Amino acid sequence: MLKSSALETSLDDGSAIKPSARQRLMDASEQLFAEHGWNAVSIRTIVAAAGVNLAALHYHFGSKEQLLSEIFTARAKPIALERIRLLSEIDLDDAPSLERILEAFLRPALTIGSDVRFGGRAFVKLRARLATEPEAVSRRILANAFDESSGEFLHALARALPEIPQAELEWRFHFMLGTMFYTMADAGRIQSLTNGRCDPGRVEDALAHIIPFLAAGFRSKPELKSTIRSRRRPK
Amino acid sequence: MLKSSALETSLDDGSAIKPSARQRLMDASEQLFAEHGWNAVSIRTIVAAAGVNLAALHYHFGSKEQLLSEIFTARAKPIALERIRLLSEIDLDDAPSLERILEAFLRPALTIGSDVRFGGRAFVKLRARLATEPEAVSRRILANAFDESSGEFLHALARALPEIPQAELEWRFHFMLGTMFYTMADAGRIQSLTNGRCDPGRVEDALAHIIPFLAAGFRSKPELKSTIRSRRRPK
DNA sequence: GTCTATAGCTGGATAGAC
DNA sequence: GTCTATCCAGCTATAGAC
Repeated sequence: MLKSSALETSLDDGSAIKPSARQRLMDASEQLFAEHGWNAVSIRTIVAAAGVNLAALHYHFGSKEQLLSEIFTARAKPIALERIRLLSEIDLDDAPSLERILEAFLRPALTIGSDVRFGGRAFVKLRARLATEPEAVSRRILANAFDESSGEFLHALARALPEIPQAELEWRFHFMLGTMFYTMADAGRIQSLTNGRCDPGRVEDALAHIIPFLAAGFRSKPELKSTIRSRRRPK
Repeated sequence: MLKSSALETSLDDGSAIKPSARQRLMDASEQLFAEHGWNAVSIRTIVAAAGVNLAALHYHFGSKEQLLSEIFTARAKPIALERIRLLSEIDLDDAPSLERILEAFLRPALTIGSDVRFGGRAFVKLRARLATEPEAVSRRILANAFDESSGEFLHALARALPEIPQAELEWRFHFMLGTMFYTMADAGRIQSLTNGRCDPGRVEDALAHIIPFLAAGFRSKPELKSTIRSRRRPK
């Protein structure tokens, strides 16, 4: 039986390496989880895609859940670090730029791994999937990875927008997460509605549109919301 | 063995009815799918929650997938109809109100079923889950149910915002979907970041915040995006 | 129409040879 | 560390009594 060599990858210097079984498993499962979701992918599918044996997965990772967890922590840390790095370049005390803060938050999340040959984009999708799952496991993993940097950004936004009440800012942060995750998920909805004209998969395009949109939302004065008439009595 | 009567529901007139097995199955599965996702819930769990037999599910629905499909079509149509109804109340030719259009789109999606005793909120979550799944089946179901009304709203937005280019409008519509779905998913992320102060589950609160936020984003002049500097060369 | 029983698979995980 | 062979729990779906 021929072993799969489809997962070999070539580096910038032109040399070709055969990734370790462990690495091939992480790459293949990241891809598959992103595409089909956590529960929909069996480890048998994963080992077939990685060209390794069933037992190898358990040897290297112990369990399917542990595999997901290791993928996630490996990818999440660079994102959080890059966010903090970009944020630190912005002087918050002196005319902080809302747009720059938003870009520091969004760009690492959207672009991470886009310059590696295999599996890069997959993690972006995978993370978006996990973010909308109310399941406890995925939620805990996410919280551990991103709570700290998110807290710092909420703080930075408060400095950049001193006139916006904290509660309002938290709602808007939530809305930002929604637009970010939905863009990352690349669920294909807007492509089908616009015959492909609008494509969230084009990252630079997405960033160029999302930042002004969110900035305007963040800056809007809360008083304006009195124009909304409640059509049903709140319960 | 005692049959479960926990799913009985009482109507406004005070009478108590025992829903049919078919209805109990739909209610229970809607709830469970929303909470744990499509693949994570077995039909054994569903029938146990509904207090019926395993075979009853297949008798009434034929298959698990058909059950999901029936739940979805039953709930989606009222949402689309209510959207269109609210939209028709707005005179688009004469000073169309952006906020009213947004409310007509968002309110039915967020509140549908909130006035029934059981299972109402569940569908909101379920729909948000399906919306972020790239899986073909869920995508097709969603497209069939909502493509038409979404198209009408894109058109209405174009009328209300004649100075915004169509391509820009499509991006912003995509961003609106993201904030809407993430609010509907109620993934708990913002609650944990803010110690529960911000809660997307409070629908009227959510609407009061989301509409001004989105309206500001929709109205912002596209020229402003030149303030964003691309930090990496587009590929 | 409602139930019990079970067929027929596929899932994650492991034992033990090499 | 890598493989084959296998365990067995859990799944969807159906057959057939009542």
